[in-house]
Amino acid sequence: MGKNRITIHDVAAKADVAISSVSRVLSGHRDVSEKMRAKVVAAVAELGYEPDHLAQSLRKGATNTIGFMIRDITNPLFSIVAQSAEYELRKAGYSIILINSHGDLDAEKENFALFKRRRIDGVIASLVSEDSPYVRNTINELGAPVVLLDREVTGLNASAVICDHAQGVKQATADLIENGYKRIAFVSGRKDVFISRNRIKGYEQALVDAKIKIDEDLIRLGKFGEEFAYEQTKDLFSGKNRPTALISGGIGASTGALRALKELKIKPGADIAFVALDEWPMFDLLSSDLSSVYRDPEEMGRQSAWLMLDLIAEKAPSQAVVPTIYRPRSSSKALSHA
Amino acid sequence: MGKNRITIHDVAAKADVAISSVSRVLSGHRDVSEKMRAKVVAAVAELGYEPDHLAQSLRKGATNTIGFMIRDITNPLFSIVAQSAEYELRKAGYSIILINSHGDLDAEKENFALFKRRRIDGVIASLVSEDSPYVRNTINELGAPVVLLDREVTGLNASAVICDHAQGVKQATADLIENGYKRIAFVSGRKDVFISRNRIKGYEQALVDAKIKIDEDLIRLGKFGEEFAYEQTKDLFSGKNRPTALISGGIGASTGALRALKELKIKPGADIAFVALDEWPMFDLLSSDLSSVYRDPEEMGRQSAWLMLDLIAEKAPSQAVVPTIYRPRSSSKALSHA
DNA sequence: TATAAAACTGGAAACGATTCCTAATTCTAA
DNA sequence: TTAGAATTAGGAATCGTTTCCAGTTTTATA
Repeated sequence: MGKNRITIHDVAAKADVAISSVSRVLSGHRDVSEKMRAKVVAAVAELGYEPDHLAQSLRKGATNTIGFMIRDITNPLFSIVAQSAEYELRKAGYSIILINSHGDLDAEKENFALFKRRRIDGVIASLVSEDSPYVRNTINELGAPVVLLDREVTGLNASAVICDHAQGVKQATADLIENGYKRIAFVSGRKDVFISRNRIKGYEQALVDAKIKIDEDLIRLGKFGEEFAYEQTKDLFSGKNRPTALISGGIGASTGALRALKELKIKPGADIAFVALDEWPMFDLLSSDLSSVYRDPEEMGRQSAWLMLDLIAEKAPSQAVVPTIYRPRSSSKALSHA
Repeated sequence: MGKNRITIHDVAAKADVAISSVSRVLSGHRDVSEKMRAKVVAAVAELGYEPDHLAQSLRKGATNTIGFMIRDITNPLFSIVAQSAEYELRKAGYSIILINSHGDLDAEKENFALFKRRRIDGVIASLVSEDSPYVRNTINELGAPVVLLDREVTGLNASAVICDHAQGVKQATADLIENGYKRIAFVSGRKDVFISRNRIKGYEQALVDAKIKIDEDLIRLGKFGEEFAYEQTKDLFSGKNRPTALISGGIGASTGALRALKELKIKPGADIAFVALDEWPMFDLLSSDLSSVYRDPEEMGRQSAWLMLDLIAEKAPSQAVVPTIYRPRSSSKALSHA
């Protein structure tokens, strides 16, 4: 049922004009007589005609579609970024094709190929890794503009939304130090991406400023996701010479860390100090009032959309910086600390 | 840069054959000689040719694209459903165009129009409302199969993933009654959609079975989202003759309810009994051990994808039922209850 | 060896729009 | 009134594929 799609030919026939004229009326071309416009508009209305986006894309060479690739749409931060970007791009007439990379490099590669075949007009992506040699090639061969989320790929013709993690983490670390903590552990994801390097930078700066020696054993970088942080937290707090404070980077890591602490019966904000990097929905309903370093995911989404639209308009690549805000709450000051 | 897209013509020229032959080799047509296949494959490899999805779609009349429309991708339940559906559909060669309706009927309407223009092969949607007169028309005029999430639209040529809310809610309510509660409040979203009706059904059945009179004042149905539940919870627990237990339906509602309780300094699991319908990430890290009625969002995503693939294969519409599971935890038994 | 069937290939017509080119019409000014 | 410019409208090419059709070659059968 419904095989009878109405095409521009039907409209032309009904209005008794050429299809080129119909196209001209619909695209608002100026060389059209009033009479012609009226005839066509009437026919369009009567038939309920809507132009076929597919045929338009093929002819015009633009699909008005943006590929959006992230590690995990299930991550509340990413889902807000995606929603906000979609909202903004839609206003400009673009739709979004959403793909998960599941943090897998091969999947990421394949996704780029898919985007290319589908002739998307641009890609917004949070890459699995930024160092890998294939990235440059893939992105350059894509033949479409790219906006990266929280990644720095130098010498590439791409824009990026960068968060100033260092600043917020530095503030948080400094506050912990101020409150008397010296053994501050740091658990987060892969060390070869900008976000982790940048966070560690803030952490180390605060320690250096306070003339506290950096203890590499307290820094645990490895993989994104819950699992890794869970294990590392267990390890950190099971041995002797335990940390007195913990900073966890990313929502996955925070989840893993909190779960480990719960199992160890260590209460953040009472037994140790705790700062989460990034917030998530219902953050305020957790067992204790957790301090955080916050960044606005909606802003990230908006910025990524705008950068993309700029690139499509053939402007030069650029970067947008989103600030981070340290939000101290009671967990920055545990009652009993060493 | 990169204007030089490689087409089937280039391959044909390089291999010195007709473009129709190239197409046949690539689509695995059986009437192709080994020699021909070798020539074409070599040329394809040498040029790095990839077929243009757009042109294929136009010609074949199928875009291999599914529209996915939900109220709010930010909702963790929906985001898992989306991810799981995407994963499953992708295996079958389909991509997903993701759109938010923001719970707005007009936006929903416009989204259907967009899907139609883009000639998607099918739509998976969680509708804002199922009663509205436009639904039937829009869906029928779409000219593509539809799978509804948790909605019942009778007499429509659409499949649906239905959750058996009644069963889980009935169990939960019965357990509360067993634990001595009689004044059990129920806060949830719009009453004109299946999910709410079905939940209320379970709630009322349990009360009827226990011969407890249904108090309409304890049932608060109105809007999805945090705000409404927050207000209703405040109202319920501020007046005289307060409820002794609360069931909140949906993640938004649970958030609103928990926030209201926190402000009122009423501790779920201690001062009142509490059951949340649906779980969300970090559910177990909340202040108290909350009971829940759980349903598997990944299963919902998978089922919706399969139903869609069935419809595309021209099978008859059908329904998939996803069970709900009551998971009693300590919040079902508050220490001090009336 | 003749003949029918099967295997293979190339040419051309779609799919549904946009846009360039050209011809016809209208308008302006001499 | 008429040349020339400015509007306006139609025809045809094009975007990059698939697929139908017809023609040619090969293979199988009698």
